[in-house]
Amino acid sequence: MTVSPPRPKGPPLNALRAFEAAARLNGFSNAAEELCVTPGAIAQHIKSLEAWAGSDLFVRQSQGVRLTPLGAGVIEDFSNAFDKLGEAVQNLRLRAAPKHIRIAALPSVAQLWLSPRLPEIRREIADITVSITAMETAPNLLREPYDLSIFFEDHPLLPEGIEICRDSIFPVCTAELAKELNNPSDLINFPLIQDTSWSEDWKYWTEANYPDQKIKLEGPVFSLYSLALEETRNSAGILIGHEPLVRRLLDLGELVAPLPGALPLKRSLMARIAKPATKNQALKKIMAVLLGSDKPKPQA
Amino acid sequence: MTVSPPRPKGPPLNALRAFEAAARLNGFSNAAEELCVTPGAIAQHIKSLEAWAGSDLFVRQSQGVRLTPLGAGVIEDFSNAFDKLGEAVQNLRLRAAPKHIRIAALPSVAQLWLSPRLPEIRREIADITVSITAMETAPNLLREPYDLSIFFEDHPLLPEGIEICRDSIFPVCTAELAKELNNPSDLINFPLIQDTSWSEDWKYWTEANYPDQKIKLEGPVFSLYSLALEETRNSAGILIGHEPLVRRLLDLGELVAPLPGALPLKRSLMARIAKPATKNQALKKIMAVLLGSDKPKPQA
DNA sequence: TATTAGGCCTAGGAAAACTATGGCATCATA
DNA sequence: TATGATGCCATAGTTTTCCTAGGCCTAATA
Repeated sequence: MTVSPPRPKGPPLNALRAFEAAARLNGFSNAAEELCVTPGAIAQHIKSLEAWAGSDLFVRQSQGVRLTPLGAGVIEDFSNAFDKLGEAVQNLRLRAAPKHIRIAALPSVAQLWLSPRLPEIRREIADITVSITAMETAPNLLREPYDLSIFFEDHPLLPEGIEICRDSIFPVCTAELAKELNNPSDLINFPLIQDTSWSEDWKYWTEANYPDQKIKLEGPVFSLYSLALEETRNSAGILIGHEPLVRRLLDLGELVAPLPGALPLKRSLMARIAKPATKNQALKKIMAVLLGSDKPKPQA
Repeated sequence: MTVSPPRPKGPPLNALRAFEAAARLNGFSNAAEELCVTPGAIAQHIKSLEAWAGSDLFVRQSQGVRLTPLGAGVIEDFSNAFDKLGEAVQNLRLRAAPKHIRIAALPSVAQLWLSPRLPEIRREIADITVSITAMETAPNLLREPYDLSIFFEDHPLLPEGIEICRDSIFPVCTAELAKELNNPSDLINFPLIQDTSWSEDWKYWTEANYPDQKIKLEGPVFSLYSLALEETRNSAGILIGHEPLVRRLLDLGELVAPLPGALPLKRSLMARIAKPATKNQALKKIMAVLLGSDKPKPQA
């Protein structure tokens, strides 16, 4: 029954954002990563918010946290509110610089698929700036400042996003090596190059095409697909190639596909457009170029 | 056409809030007041946001600011987003402490109308805490941490909020002074007490009831109605009384209304409930007490 | 029994936010 | 034409907030 003089303040906005991220991503560490801070910072924000509210939002367990009923009861509102806010920010950014389009893509996609298409974009669309940011995981387009994301995505039950092209895998190497590679059993004689993030590729491909064939699934491993590709061009071995990423070198004749049997994966190169960007003229043109440019030449 | 390494960050949340407030309230100074900071702080926030976006949001004029087309184009999104966020915070606060109800009211209302009703609330509703914050202007219940606001509001075209009772004005004084006050012309012999924020009251009342009567519209002025009322009880003069605020002293017999002619104003004491609080049990009971307590004894 | 993953705490330092002050331009008033 | 009031800007200095670092704890895993 107090009659307090100063207008009481709400909680700090940053604490709310930390709470929302921690709840959505299921842990302080994940939230910390998204917000580019240390987990300790998240813990402090959330503690201050809990102090403000007067009760706990998370149950701390030895490994990970769990929302309390109170936390679970309010998180949806916060997520929606921050989505709206993120959308408003996206809208502001895009309206302020409608000729500046920001694209987020997997490093390999940025370098091997997107980069070769930039000259055409520049040619087609005058007076435009395109920024490309390479990252391992797709950004949340409701929150992060990108207009377009291009990533490989496993096929969901219900299609969403814009499919650019289906992913499929098959071995590739230089013409030089291909001469000594006449049937699958010859693979045993070469280093089999692979990418860390797609370490099952060789297994999938051999199982699908030559289930009886035993193949040593060892060889150089690269964390950057473009490095793996470069090594392959240096005849360092046979790479398990992803069609959208190797097509250009095949077309140029710098690499060949020595063995038949391309394996289509339940995964595609997908584009997603931030909602406020859907009406942007520059982006529409970019999409037209990117989608038009993709006339797959089936391999195998 | 850059390929930048670190994930670019969005703008600081506090800058967004400053922008939203400045746009909504039409000026940096007003925003500063709402956010309890100096205008300079707002100016800096907005400048940083403009720097982030790369273009101006406000046109600075010698007296006041005006939104640029860009600013005008995005402000609605921001306002909606912050409304949502405010609602989420309200919801959190209320769920965290469902037995703690916060009421905002005009100082005079808090002291003269609300305060006498608190004992009944305490009696009716066990286990509850009521905080009352007195303020001159009604809080934005979507943003500020109150569950209920009680203020005088002029009648709008379309009714909104919950009407507690109509405001009407008429002179009041002690029985002692009333003896010497038998007709309106006697008013000239007494100091006419008034409140700063309702400085037209005496004029309205005399014009409505005794248009031919000339009255000296001068006398002690108080910025707190409860002070004016206290002085009236000390027989310092005649107060132009607001029915909801003086009724109790009339009922107690400590003051009387010496002259006929209560003037109903196009204004009522109105309650407003924050949206997340509408479902709160404690608040429902409080509203029942407050509305039930008001059985006006018409004066004349 | 190590190891790891995830979170907590505290101290100290970095960054952000805010205040204070002086200045300028416009408008209304005297 | 002074004069004051309003409203914003710029800068410097201060306060507050935020963040990191590093040590500690617990439970699950190998």
